[in-house]
Amino acid sequence: MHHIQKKIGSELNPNVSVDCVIFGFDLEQLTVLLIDRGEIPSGSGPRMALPGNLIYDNENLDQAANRVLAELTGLENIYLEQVGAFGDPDRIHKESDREWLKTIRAEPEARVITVAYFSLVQMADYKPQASSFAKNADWTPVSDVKELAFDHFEILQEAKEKLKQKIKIQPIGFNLLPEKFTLSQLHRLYESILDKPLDKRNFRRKIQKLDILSSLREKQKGVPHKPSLLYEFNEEKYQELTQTGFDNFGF
Amino acid sequence: MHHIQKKIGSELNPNVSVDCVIFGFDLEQLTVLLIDRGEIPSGSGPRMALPGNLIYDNENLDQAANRVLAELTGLENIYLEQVGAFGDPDRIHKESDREWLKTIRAEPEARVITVAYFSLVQMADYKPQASSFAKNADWTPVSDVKELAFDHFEILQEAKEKLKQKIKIQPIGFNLLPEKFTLSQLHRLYESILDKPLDKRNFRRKIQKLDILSSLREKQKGVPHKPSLLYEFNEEKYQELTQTGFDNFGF
DNA sequence: AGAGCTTTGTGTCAATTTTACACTATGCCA
DNA sequence: TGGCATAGTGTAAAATTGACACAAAGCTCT
Repeated sequence: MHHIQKKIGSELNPNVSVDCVIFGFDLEQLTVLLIDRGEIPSGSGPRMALPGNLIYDNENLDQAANRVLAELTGLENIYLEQVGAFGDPDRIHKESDREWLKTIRAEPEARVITVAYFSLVQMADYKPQASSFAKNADWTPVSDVKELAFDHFEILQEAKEKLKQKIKIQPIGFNLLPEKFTLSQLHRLYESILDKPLDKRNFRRKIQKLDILSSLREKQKGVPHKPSLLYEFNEEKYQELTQTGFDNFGF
Repeated sequence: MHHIQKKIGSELNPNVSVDCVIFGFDLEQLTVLLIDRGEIPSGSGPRMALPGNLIYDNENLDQAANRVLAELTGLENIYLEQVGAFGDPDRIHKESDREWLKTIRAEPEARVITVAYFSLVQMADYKPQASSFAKNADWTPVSDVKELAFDHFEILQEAKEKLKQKIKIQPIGFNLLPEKFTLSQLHRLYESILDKPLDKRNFRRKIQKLDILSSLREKQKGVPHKPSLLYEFNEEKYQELTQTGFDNFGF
């Protein structure tokens, strides 16, 4: 797999962690990468959690988030954005969470504040597998998530909200799609992020008017219906667009 | 003045602080409350900084921000919103900042991450005066700020950006104005936050169509020109508006 | 080979919103 | 009373939005 650089001469900061909300899109709905902490010894509690870890004293927050992301998925240079800091003193009120921390932290009782990030990845780039800090990791449809460890459910809600706001302003959704995609896939992506239906013709009209897509002379293959044309996101045209003071997609 | 409750049995967390970007509006332009750290002994460096302090282990981040705000201004129940977490390991690279920390912190060399908040206050509610952690505090026009201690200038920029985004979506600007205000004042407020001119007639039409202002049967007094009608923000009507799924002011 | 299934892809019209723009009214002041 | 400064007001053209339905393409099954 990948080689994660050991931080030489650096110490874990017992008071600050980062947690990553890693979004994917399975061409049907928005998904999130959760780790399974395995059987909780005493009593019950959510098994699933967001990937996260303490930061090192010599890395900045963005670096820490990238590191956690890379440690879990092996992916680098991924779209990452800060959601915010979370840190109720009673964050760790579930007995199951306390138990778990004892198994992975040197100072399990420390007051920790966590800085949450959300990232957008192309699901095809990462097939979940067990890793150092998860018995298992899996893509779960966001709408199926009902509870998570610590305050991770709240973090997920805020990350969704931030993504919603952001996608209205910048075309970051392309980070969730494969290089080549169809307008219908883009359409479903926007619907699942904004959590509301969008008229097909109006959506296509609007997205095409932006003129940030390159139409490829290529069609879908092997689908049991009329094949769709494939498109690519055109970074250069998007840059031109933003240079002219554009800041709103208006969905 | 005001009585700040002592946190009994709580400890300062040497690794986490909050900093507050306290915005005001002098009816001309957006201002920010900065503290003057006084003469820097060795060498030169920015004297001004955002108010902030370490958090206590038994308070959450919002509480810490409210506390810092109250300690500085005596104001409570103020509009506060998190900007995000900042924490480069080399945040404290200026010699002047290092010197200053030695005078106020038990562990001046600790790696600190700070959680930034912005708040909106009515300038009339607070007349700056010296306080425990500032030789002096003063309202400064935001556009005049050129440098600040630590990474505070960067924090200010992000706070401005966040305010800009937020005011497009929610009518939080009223927090910066006195109870009774004129449409021209509101107009100038929006212009100074969005940092661009807005057509007077179009602005008035749009804001009035929202129907969240109550016109008072009262005029400005003592102005050397045609006096303006005064208005109040109407909280109830705004609540009705948001209930109907409204989420965009479209400026 | 043909019928049926599934999804793609397309245009128009009405309603609404946005933009650009200039003059009169009111009250203070000298 | 004249001058100054800001308040307050309407309209027309252009752009955008929202609602809406049907033919085309390729696959599958028989």
